[in-house]
Amino acid sequence: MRRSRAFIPTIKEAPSDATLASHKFLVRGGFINTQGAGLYNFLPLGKIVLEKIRAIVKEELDQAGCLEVQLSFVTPIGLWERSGRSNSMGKEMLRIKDRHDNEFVLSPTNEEAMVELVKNRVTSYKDLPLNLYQINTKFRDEARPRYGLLRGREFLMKDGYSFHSSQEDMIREFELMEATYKKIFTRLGLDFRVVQADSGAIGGEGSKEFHVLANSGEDTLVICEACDYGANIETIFDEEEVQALNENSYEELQLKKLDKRCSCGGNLSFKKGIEVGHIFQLGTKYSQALEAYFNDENGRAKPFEMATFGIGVSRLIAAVIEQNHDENGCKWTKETAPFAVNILLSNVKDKAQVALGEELYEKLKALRVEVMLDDTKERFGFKMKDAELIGFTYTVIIGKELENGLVQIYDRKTTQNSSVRVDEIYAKLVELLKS
RNA sequence: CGGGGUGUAGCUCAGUAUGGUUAGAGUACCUGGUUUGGGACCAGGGGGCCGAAGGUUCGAGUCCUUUCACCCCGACCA
Repeated sequence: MRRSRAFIPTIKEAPSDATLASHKFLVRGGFINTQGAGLYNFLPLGKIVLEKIRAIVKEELDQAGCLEVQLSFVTPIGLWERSGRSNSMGKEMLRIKDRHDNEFVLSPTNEEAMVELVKNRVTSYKDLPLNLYQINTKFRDEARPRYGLLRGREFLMKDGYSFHSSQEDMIREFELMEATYKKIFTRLGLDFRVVQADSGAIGGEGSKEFHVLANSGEDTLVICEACDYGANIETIFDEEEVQALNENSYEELQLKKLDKRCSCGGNLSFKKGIEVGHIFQLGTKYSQALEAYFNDENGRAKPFEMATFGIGVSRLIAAVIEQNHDENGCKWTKETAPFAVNILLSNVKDKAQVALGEELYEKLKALRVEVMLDDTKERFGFKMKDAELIGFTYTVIIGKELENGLVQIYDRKTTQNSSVRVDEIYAKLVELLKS
């Protein structure tokens, strides 16, 4: 893509309400813009990143045998009345009426719809297990949306639901999904932890959350420094203690912390996390409530054993930035960067610079490398600041050193410049992109 | 949902206390020129129903009423 033809409205000043790095840089970098409270538009750059994350999620789930579907976003109120959630979810569900005065809900989640879909279509144990998922818009009318993409009202979420003939098989799938989620977050380049979460009536290890470790996270976790044990503090401490921890007044809880040394003997410590995934053993809660049965080997009707799996796709965009940025802007991870290479022409009036830039641009495009050619008339400093803000993995600087047969590669992660001879730049880039 | 606050140019904000020429600055944008390795400089220019509706007044960005939107703290958040 040529920068001169792109729609990337970067701005120097952050919106006044943005407190988090991800919110500031995503708006300043022209990835998203605010449409209303908790509502965001995705501009070309934001859309590219969103689709990259979506693709990775889909690829890994499909590898694990999950099947993608897409349920309607607008759902009749009756669906929610049958499960009782029309009342229990209250104002979080946005209700609308059509021209006939019939009431509808913008889906905040899809357990009911998914059970209805499977009910009476899957009727035999022979057709189980089944794991269906979708990556679709959700709407939750939060009392107080904030933190940019981290807590919006409309957001993109992957929600999956599995159906089984036995609890053992459901637990097998649950473990498979835990492993799959780890693959997904690892591919995205995130530093994350799997922690035990509050599992309510189900008990045991029926609920696990995936948290990206970042100081701006809304949840507090206890994690072991030696093994991979971790838990949301909601599962360990009572309400008052959770409150104290969330207010960062850790001191008086240090004693308790020592008492609760990890079973492996390692030290436990507190960390902040952003919840980006949640897997949950549902059992027969929804299948029973919605009378969704299958016939077992003996021809007896039994409710499906179910589990549910969620990933906050649009929230992940913000999580990547919360964990990977500096004072100048975004540092996308390898798999999330909207463009791998940015070719910066220091002075577009210099014909030699333009010629080399164009040549390199065409060669990289031929290799299907995601490459941006900054062919705008701006000055060097302006273009560098823009490149850092947007967060291209590598920026090739074609400038005054060209006279000496040199160009520079700026590595966004390390912020280091290194000189490369012009006749070696292409090979060098190919090598960098491979690793 | 409780408490507090803000709506004026694309963005960040003055101006409102005490009503009074043609509503301002910075930045962004357009034109011309200079400049070209870290968000340049000079000159000129376009852009506002001062959130909306009603009211008081000779006169309202400023006062009154209503309303909408947005933000902050808290509660809530499978």
